[in-house]
Amino acid sequence: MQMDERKYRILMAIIDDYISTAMPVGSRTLSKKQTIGGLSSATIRNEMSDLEEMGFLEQPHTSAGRIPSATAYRLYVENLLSGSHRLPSEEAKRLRVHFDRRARQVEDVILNAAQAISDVTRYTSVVTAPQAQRLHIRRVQLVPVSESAVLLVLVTDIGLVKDMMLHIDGQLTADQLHEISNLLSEQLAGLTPAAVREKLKEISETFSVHRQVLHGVLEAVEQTDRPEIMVGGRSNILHYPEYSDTEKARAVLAVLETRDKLMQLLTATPQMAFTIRIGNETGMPETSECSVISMTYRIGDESTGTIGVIGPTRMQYARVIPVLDYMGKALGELLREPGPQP
Amino acid sequence: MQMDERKYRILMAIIDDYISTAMPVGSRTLSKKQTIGGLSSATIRNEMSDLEEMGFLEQPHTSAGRIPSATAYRLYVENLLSGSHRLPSEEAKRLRVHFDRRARQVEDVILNAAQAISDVTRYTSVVTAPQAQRLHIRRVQLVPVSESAVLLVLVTDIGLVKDMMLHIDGQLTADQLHEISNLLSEQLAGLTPAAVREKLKEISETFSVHRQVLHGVLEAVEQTDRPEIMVGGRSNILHYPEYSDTEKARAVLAVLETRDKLMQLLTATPQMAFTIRIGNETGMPETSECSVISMTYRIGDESTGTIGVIGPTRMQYARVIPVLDYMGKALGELLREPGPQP
DNA sequence: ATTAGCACTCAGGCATCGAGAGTGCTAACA
DNA sequence: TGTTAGCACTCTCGATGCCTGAGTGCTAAT
Repeated sequence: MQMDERKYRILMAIIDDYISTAMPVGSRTLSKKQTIGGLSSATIRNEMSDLEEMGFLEQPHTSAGRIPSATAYRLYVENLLSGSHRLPSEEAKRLRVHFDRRARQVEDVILNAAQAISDVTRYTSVVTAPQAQRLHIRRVQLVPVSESAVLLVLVTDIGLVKDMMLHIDGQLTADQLHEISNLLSEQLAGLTPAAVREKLKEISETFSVHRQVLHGVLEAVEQTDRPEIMVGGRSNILHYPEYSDTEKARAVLAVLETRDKLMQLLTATPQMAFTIRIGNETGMPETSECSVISMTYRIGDESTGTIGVIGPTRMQYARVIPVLDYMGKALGELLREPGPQP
Repeated sequence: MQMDERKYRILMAIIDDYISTAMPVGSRTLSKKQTIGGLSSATIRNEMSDLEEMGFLEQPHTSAGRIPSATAYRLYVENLLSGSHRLPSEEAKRLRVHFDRRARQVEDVILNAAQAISDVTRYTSVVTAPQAQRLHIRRVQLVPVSESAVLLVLVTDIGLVKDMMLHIDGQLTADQLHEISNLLSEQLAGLTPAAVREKLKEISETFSVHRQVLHGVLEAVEQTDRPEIMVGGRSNILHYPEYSDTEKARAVLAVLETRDKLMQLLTATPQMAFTIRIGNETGMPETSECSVISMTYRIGDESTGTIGVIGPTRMQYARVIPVLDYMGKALGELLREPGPQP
């Protein structure tokens, strides 16, 4: 059997219909649509039957309409991806409303982005904070807090901030801490995590810096590998009839609460614009009836983060992709300059 | 009609039964329990009928059993609160497992706490970061980041850290920033938010500090009023049959996504150990079938946060209260000393 | 005051039935 | 040879009715 132009058109029409109604699509319904162009229901039935044999359609039971298979969605999105991802300016406006110009912390920006995406798409969205591909420390600062406590602040090139409270033996004055800060900043500027480890060893031999401080720096550096993740619109998942079974919904929500699983869902192939996982491709039983669209956003050449949307397999791929595309670019720009724009 | 000892015992037995089964309780079921002590079902029926008249019981329909009314729960919890809140040591152990000794940021501690509570209780839990009753700034630090960007770090007495990226006109060296940091820290130490505002005005006249920095400090101070909120176990809500209607579940989950509503639910009367809101007492239509137990935890005398649990009205109050009690104390201690314990 | 007994009510499970939507197949048609 | 009309068949879904079990309220007896 061969896929011809007409079969393809019919398949796409079925997918479109099913995405918006969540109801099996019948031949008569389809024949009435003008997109197909005056084919009788009988003809369509024949074509559908072929498409089913080819693995693109499924029948929940005899005498129901057909629903698209995962393979069909695959074909569908493959086609979408080859097109343009222009976001209608109206939607763009709606997205922009969510940006808080005054956001002064990366986390705020990330959270806003997640909420914006989920508000506009009505799906659940996930956004990770940017992660440097190669770490560049811009500044290490020790802040005096109390007799025995010191706050360690680490700022990276992309403006990512990690702070960590440290306990140290013996009191240090603000000025001493400042000096150490300058020393560490100078020594560690622009190093990779592995290099930092080496350098710290070296420093501990050459200079007298508190052991706890060096430990702290190392830990903070390592934490840069675990970027913050924000989830928006968790409740959206419950909008869709495929999750009217609470147990299914619970399982999906539970995934969203587990950092590791969430990361697993999100991992995007960085060289590709979009990674789309449909149904079982998500690799987790809990999400076998979900699709995940994720994409890598870039800040300069040095660091990347991920944004994604999770929803039922019959997701409105065509709407979500431009939203992510737009948002990814917006995030890249917004985060390029650390801090708020004037 | 008067509430006598027997009526009360029967009412409590009904509540206990309903809490664990979520099914209307009938007279025969009840008469078989030994807690009631060999009363015939007929007698119990009479008593139940009285209790219904008094407003403590409700009948979903004739010939169903009775379910407790909000008033009944009120009575029930009032009684609970007067007792002791000892947590069985076994549960305490389960809670403790969740504490990460290495947590070095207030937010981590808070998040762990929320997850611990929801894991142990199987309800959704909410924990706010501590909020100073009177703000005490311990240190203001400006960290050089780039030519035009400076990171402002604010540390309060209780080790709460706020950081904020600022853009400033004109470059400042690390040393200059350090000096300004010292100046600001000295001037602002131990002031209330109102006083900070005054003082900043004064400083801007006396010393030459960048306008943007002063603005930033003010904003950071004001943000201390909006403590971080962490939610744990959102998916737990879907365990309970009262939310097998997805729309109801969605509404509750949506509340958990709205900071303001969440705050409204949580506001606890600080002088009381526990605040319990049952059904409509939550003051929101979305949560009219929920109960919220919240409690204020204290860190020293100066600052307080809130921990709470949200679940169906037939919540296992007797189990949740000791958990919160324990957790509140644990948090108070854990957060007393800024930073990790040695 | 308590209880046994009885009539009554109602939700929920189960089978039945008809309507509606949809299919597959065949035969006629262009 | 591809398309279509027609028809028999299948299956779901909602409505209907029946039955059972759980539960109640009331009354009369203890």
